[in-house]
Parts: sequence; structure tokens; C-alpha cells
Amino acid sequence: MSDSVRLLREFTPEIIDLLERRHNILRTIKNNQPLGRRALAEQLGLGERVVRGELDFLKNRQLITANSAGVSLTPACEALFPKLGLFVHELLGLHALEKELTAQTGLKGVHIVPGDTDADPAVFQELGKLTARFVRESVQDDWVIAVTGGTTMAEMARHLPAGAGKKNVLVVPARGGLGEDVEIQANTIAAETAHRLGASYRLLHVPDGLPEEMLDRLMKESKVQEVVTLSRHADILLHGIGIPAEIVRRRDLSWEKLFAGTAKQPAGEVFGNFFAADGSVVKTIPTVGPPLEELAKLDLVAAAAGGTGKAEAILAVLKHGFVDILFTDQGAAERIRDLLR
Amino acid sequence: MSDSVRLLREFTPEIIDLLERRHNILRTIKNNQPLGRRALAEQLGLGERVVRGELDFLKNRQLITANSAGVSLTPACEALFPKLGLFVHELLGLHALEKELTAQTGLKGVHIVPGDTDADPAVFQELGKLTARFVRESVQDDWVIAVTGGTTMAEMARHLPAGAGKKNVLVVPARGGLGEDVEIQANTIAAETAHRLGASYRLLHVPDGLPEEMLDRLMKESKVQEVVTLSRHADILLHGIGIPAEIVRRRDLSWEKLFAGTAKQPAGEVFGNFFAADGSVVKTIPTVGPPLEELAKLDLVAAAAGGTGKAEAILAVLKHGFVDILFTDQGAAERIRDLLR
DNA sequence: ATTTAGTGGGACAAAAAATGGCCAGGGGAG
DNA sequence: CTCCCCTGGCCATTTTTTGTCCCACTAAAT
Repeated sequence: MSDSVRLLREFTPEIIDLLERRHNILRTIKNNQPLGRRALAEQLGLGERVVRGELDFLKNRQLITANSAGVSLTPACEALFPKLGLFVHELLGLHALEKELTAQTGLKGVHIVPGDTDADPAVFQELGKLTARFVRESVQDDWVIAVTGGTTMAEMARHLPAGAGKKNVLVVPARGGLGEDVEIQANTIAAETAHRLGASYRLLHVPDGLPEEMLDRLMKESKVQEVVTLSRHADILLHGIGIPAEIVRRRDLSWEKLFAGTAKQPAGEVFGNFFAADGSVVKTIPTVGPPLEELAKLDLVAAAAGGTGKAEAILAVLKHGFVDILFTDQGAAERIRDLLR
Repeated sequence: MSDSVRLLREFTPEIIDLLERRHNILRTIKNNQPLGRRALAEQLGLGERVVRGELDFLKNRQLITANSAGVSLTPACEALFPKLGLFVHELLGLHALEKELTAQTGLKGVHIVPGDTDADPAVFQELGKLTARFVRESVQDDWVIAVTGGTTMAEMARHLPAGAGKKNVLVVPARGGLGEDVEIQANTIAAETAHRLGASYRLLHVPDGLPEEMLDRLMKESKVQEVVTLSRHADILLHGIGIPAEIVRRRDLSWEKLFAGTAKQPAGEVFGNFFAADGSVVKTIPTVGPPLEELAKLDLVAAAAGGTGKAEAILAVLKHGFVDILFTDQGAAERIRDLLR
């Protein structure tokens, strides 16, 4: 396998784009079948006619069938698809890239999904799926899972395969609400994750923007205390990574006020902690929950974030050193590699 | 490897042609370097501009270098080339085709070279090389090698890697001269083969077109007798396969006279024996040497012939059943497969 | 010293292929 | 029924590929 990949990359690099495109198309069809040509083109960001050409090709090869509802994969294609995925992964050099980043960053593992979240929303779903699959496979009996908010975590939760899993699993939010939309709050995600895993969950009902003294008092409240203690000893921590500028914009904050007096510019964020490009913490938004230092001590910390534009944020967070496993996409991974060089 | 080949053949058949073309180009360069763009185009039967495009590509990839004398392979490319050959072989489905033909014909082995001798003379050279390599690797100490005439055998002999090999090897012509040009007479080929292998040889100096009684007398002559006896017990018999119509034309014979009274049409020929499509012998041109039945008993009979147009001839000969191993090209092999279906 | 046969690279028009965009006909869901 | 989205046909346009020159140059042969 590896030999042929090297030969192909060396002698016919054209095939990489081509096969990736076809794989993309097939994946999108697989996830939405039956699906029409136009919807497909829009989702993939390709011209309608281009997609059509590919569909004609795939039809000739009996890899898809078309009826009035749209196109669908044939069973033969469906059977081949997983292998195709692995092959594309290798052909894109993602396997090599994973290894390189693992070595360069000192992480325990890096997992990369093809494509770029910023360019194709479907890649975002794939990232969610990959992370979800990892969660499913990692969790053991009696585990406590701590999760944060954010769109990536929400996507992860959405793609968790439902069904009863391990016994006595508990999901808790790693931090209180931070003023996000309810769909991407840690609470909501903890609940959905627990639901899909057939696990139980606890919530942290703490409104955002409270004065510090109020937070201190809340921290002592028994229910809150219990959840905080739980997340302090979680068996796994799952979190997304935010871009400071986006967070400021989304929550309608003022960059100047928030980062007044900070020497370094913030580049990345994880549950309310802002990191500079060198990995140092430049600012922390106060909220209930264990402090960063506590969470950093956990045995298994998994970060999920993708998109070329998030590369700097991801790298800043990685530099702080508490992340063990990273799930990302090709766009971010390649950018990170370039930044590291 | 096999997995990726199946995926490529299924999802991106375009690259098969592309990679084969590039492999062809590189092979031609390798065999003739330094070589110019125009000569290359002519030899490959491609447009000058097309070749140029490929050369530009290969130059960008640092697989070839260009100077005033022409283009040459870079060491890196030279190192990769054997692997590329194997990969192309698989990608073209030749491995599968070899297996299929082996099974269908009951031969001990079939070996196929990419391309079509009829379309590209360089393929003919490759066929010669492949056969020559086999001879080199097969021959053991004290062996007697019997060879026939024909262009394919001549090509084989030309590409035998020179240098001392096994001890006490002897090369003999399987039949007397049959009126061919001297370059492709069995005698000449036996001599060259022996020369390249560092072996000794015997010749059969028998002019063609002698009356039968004369032949009988010659057969009893001691020198002739000796060579005939040797070839009768040869350890390996190498032969080409001829097309009856071509032989008639080349030797300026009359089809009507030659095949008068034969029930079936001749389709293939081996050292003077003409075979019908069903494998039966329809005619034998008298000459000195062991009869066909004797040669058919040999342990190792290897036939070499290529080109789409020779498929019928090859198949006719195979049907007779004395061939053990066949060396051919993609063009003939695919045609034979189609004929068998 | 000069001719000659080969080289790579530039340039450009013609041919072919890819693409963008629109429309007609049709089946299924609301 | 009506509406929406589907496929497949169609065509003008753009982009790429291809065929065919020419040119300056080099190395070998004369």
C-alpha cells in the first residue's frame, strides 16, 4: 500500500485531487442519499456541471444509481467505501502528517480528517464523527467524562452513535455556562452526550457574567460543588478550541476591555482560558469549575478543532502542553505543520 | 498493494492510461538516454507536443534532467523505476491476466509485458528482455538449450545480459535453416545466445529447399546427426511463433501451393509446423532436425511472441499442447483472453 | 573551419474538453 | 392539485490540450 502511494504521489499527483474529489462526492452522497445534483454541488462548493460530470462517470461505473429522488450509492460502492477512505487518507499524506505532528508536538496522538472545515462544512461533520468514534471506543465502565461547549463539541455529540454502552458512565460539563447559545453550551452537550451513550449526567446551572464574589459563593453550594469535584477527577476531558477574536465577536465583548493590560496577544482559547502563541495564559474569564491547572493534570485530554483559520489557535493551546490527543482536519494540520517549520 | 490497485481501477481508471504513458516515456528514456523530445515522440507514437508536456511535468518533479544532448533520468527516478514497473504491471491488470490465461490454457506459466508490439516497437524489445531474463535465470550447469529462428528469438538473444554464467552450457539450433535472413536464422541466434551466455554452440548448416531424399542423406551425416541428437534431448526449447500469411509473404512462397489439400486453414507456425486454430498440424515444411513429436516431449518448452495480430497464431500453437511457458505482450494476451471467452 | 543533425524552448492557431447556465419533463410530498 | 426538487438535454463560453512551426544553440562529423 505504502509503496503504491509513494509512486502515485511521485508520478501522478493529479490523481490525488481527482480521487479526493470523488471520495468527497461519494461521502456526501452516502451521508445524504438520496441527494440531487444541485444540492450536492452547493454543499461541495463545486460547479453544478463539474459535479454532473463526475456523477455521469460514477453512474457508468455502476457506483451510484439515479432515480427521481436523486443519486444513491450502490451496495458495491457502499462496500468499497471504507477502503476508499483509508486509501485517500494515505494518498493525501495524512498518515505521514499525523506522524510528523505527533513527533513535533509531543502529543500522544494526532488524528486528521481530509479536507478543510473552513471550505466545506461537511468536513466539520467528519471531524465530529471521528471524535465521537474515539469517545465511544475509549470510554470504560464507571468513567466520568468532562466536556466543554463550542460548535465542535456539539458536532461531536450529534454524531455519537446512539445505543447503550458501558455501565455507570457519567458526563459532566467542565465549566459553567459562558454565555453561548444554548445548543453549544457545555450543559447541553453534556446532556446530549450522556443521552447518546446511555449514561447519566450532571449540569452546572450558572448564569454568565456574575461578579466574582457571587461565583465564590456558588462554588460552595453543594450541587455545584459536587459537579466541580467530579470534573476535577474526570477520566477523560473533551474540549474544543476557540479563536479569541471570534469569541469576542460572538459574545459581543470588547477586545480592548477584555485584554487590557495583557502583554501578549491571545491566539487560542479553551473553556475561558486565553493562550498566547507561545502557550502562556494571558487571560481567564472567571466561571465555576476547576481551574485550568487541575484539568491539565487529567490523564486523558482530547482536543477537537478544525479549519485552516483555527491553526494558530490550536497551536497556541498545544504549546501549553495539557492536550494529549488532537482531532483536526487537513486544513488546520497542514497549516500547523507549516507554522512549526 | 492489491487493494489500492482495485480501488484505483474502480474509482480512477483515468490514471491507468496516464501512469502507463509516463512509464512508457521513462522506460524509453532509460533505454536511450540521453534522448530528445522529437525522437521520443516518434518512437512512442505520440504527438511531439504531448511528449513535451509530459517532459515538462517530469522535469518539474525532478524525475528527469535536460541538457543539450537530450533528457535523462535522475538517479532518484532510476531508483524508483523498477517499482514503478511492477506497479504498472499490476495496475494494468496484467497479473490477473497472467493468472487467467494460465488457468484457461493449462500452461505452467504466462508472462506478460505491458503494451502492444504491433503499436510500439519498444514493447518488442521489452518482450525480448523479459524472455532473455528468464533464460538467464533458468539455465543450469551442463544444460543444452535448443533455439529456433525468428525476430522474437533474435530480440531475445540481443537482450541477453552478457557475461559468464553456468558451466558447460551448449546451445543448438532446433531446426535447420528455413530460408530466413541470416540475422533471424536459428543458427545465428544459437551462436549469439551462446556467445552472450559464455556457452558453446553447434550449427546446422543445411540450405533450404532441398529435395527430401537429400535431407534424409544429410540427416545421416555425422555432424548433423550429432546436433539433431543433442536438440532431441535439450533441457530447454525456446521458440517464437509465426503467422502463416507472413511467412508465406516473407519467403515468397505460394499459399495455394503450400496448403493445397489441407482441410483446415493454418493459423500459427512453429519451426516449420503449421497449426490450425484447433491446434492440429495441417502442414510441415521438411527440414533437418527432430520431428515435432520429439520436441514436444521436452520438459521445458518456452514460447515468446507478441502483438495483437499474433494472438490467433499463438492460441493455435498453445492448443497443440506442447508449450509450457508463454512470454507475450498485453496486446496479444488480451486478444487471446477474448478469443477464449 | 564548417556543415549537419540533433537538442530544448518559445510562440500561436486550431481542436478538443471542461465548464457555466438554462430549460423541459417528471415523480413524490404536502 | 400544486410545488419542489430531481434528472437529462442542450448550447455558448472558457479553458486546456494538441499540432506545427521557428529559433538559437551544441556537439560531433566532415
